[in-house]
Formats: sequence, C-alpha cells, structure tokens
Amino acid sequence: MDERQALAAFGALSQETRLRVLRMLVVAGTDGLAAGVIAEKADVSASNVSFHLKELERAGLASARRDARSIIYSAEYDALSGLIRFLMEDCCSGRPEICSPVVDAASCCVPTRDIVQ
Amino acid sequence: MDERQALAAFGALSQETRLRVLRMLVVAGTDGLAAGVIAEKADVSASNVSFHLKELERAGLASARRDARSIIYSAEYDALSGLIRFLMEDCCSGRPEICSPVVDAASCCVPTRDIVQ
DNA sequence: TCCATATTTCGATAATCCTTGAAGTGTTGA
DNA sequence: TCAACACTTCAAGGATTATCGAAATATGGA
Repeated sequence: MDERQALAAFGALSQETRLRVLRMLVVAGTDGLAAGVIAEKADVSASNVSFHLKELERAGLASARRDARSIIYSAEYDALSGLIRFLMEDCCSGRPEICSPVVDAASCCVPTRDIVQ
Repeated sequence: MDERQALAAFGALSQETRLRVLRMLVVAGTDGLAAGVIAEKADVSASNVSFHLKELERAGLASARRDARSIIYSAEYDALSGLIRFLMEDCCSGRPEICSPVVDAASCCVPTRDIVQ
C-alpha cells in the first residue's frame, strides 16, 4: 500500500455511512451483502448507498459482483490489512516501543505463540 | 477509540499534507517539531500548515506546546495505536484468520516472544 | 414481450474542505 | 518600548464531496 492508496482509503473511511457499511461488509465475510440489504441496514436511500459503495470500491476497500438482479459487495480484506500495516509503519518507524499495545490487541486474533518467524 | 474519534482521525489522515506532517511527527518522536520547521519540510505556507496542524490536533492525532517563540507539535501515539486497534477490531470481528498478516507486520516492532500475558 | 425488481447514473443543490494573503497575537532581544 | 520573529486567525474564493429525486440500465419471471 502506497501513500496514494492510503489517502484514498482514509478518505473512504472518514464518512459515517461508509465506515458503517464497511464494518457490515467485514462482518458479512466473503459472502458479502447485496446493495439493497446494505441500504436497508444503513438506513439510507438506494442512490445514496450506491454512491458510497462506489467510493469504497474506488478506494479498493470493497469489491462488487453481480448475482442475478442483485449486486453483491464484499470487503477487501487485503486492502484493510494493508492499510493497518501502513499505519503501523508510521507508528513504528524509529519508535518500536510504541507498537506494543497494538501487538497486544492483535493477539486477540492470532495467539502470539503460533506466529513463527 | 469510538466511532466518532475514528471518523475524525480518518478525515485528518485523508489529506496529503496532513498525512505527511503526521509521519514527520511520528519520526520526530516526543521532541516534536516546530510549526515553522514542519511548514518548511512540507513545503507549504505558514498559515496553511497551521490550518492542517489544527486539524490533526482536533482529531486527537497531534498535540501542541509553546516553546519560546515556537509552537512545538508532536504525534499522539496513543491515538495512533488506538486507531490501529479500531481498524483491527473491524478487520478481525468474526474473521480471526484475516489479521495474521497484520500480526506478522507487527512482529517487526516487538519480538513476539517478548509479549507476555 | 412486458412488467417488476435491483441498482446505477445524472443533474442540481447544499455542505464541507482547502488555499491564500492580510491582519492579529504572543515572545524575545535591542 | 519597539521591532523582528513565529505562528495563528480571519475572510473570501475555489474545489471537492454529499444528498436528493428522477431517469436510465440490467435481470428475471409471467
């Protein structure tokens, strides 16, 4: 992830509806969610959710595929973890001790003793 | 870090000058940098850098203190790591396997075997 | 084929954000 | 106290972003 992509991603996440939608998509997993379902869950109009989904897509944080009449959106996990790594590079550069709380938080996901190398 | 703070932080980081300035501050460490130095490094006008520094401050990502004629800005590491944790919660919620690349990246900072508890 | 469904695109408007230069505030040293 | 310095604030303008409703596109079923 370069600066350009990071800027786009931060921009995408800086809007309330979009942040909520992305979180929905993350929870929904690889199955994704139809645009209509997202609109309903987020309580916004069809055209508005479409606008925001496009923004998330443009930023690389979501992707779309058609399924019959619906268009299914899903989170781009690689982009999300790339963004986290981008932030961590900032955070850690020159100051390794800063990141330990983050690493602690990460340990909720993957037991630290299982990380090899 | 709640949604409100995260939105503000993402907004702050979604602008090129601000992202660069924050990275400078992170590298500069707790000593921080004077506004004038930042302006020069970032190649923007005094009033413009002041505007962006205020935004970073408002988002909780930087703080200011006066030192003689200068105003010294420094990165708020807690906010930064809070933001990373916020993103990780999103990323991991329901999908623990996603975070492993992030944890790998984190291991560059703190040797995983040193994390106790 | 025709209609209903699901979503996107468009055009207009409102809102927010960024930039600039000029004026203002606080600090130091002569 | 006055001038220079370091920075901030202000007001105005331009640029980008968000929202809305209406019209357009694509799909599936009767």
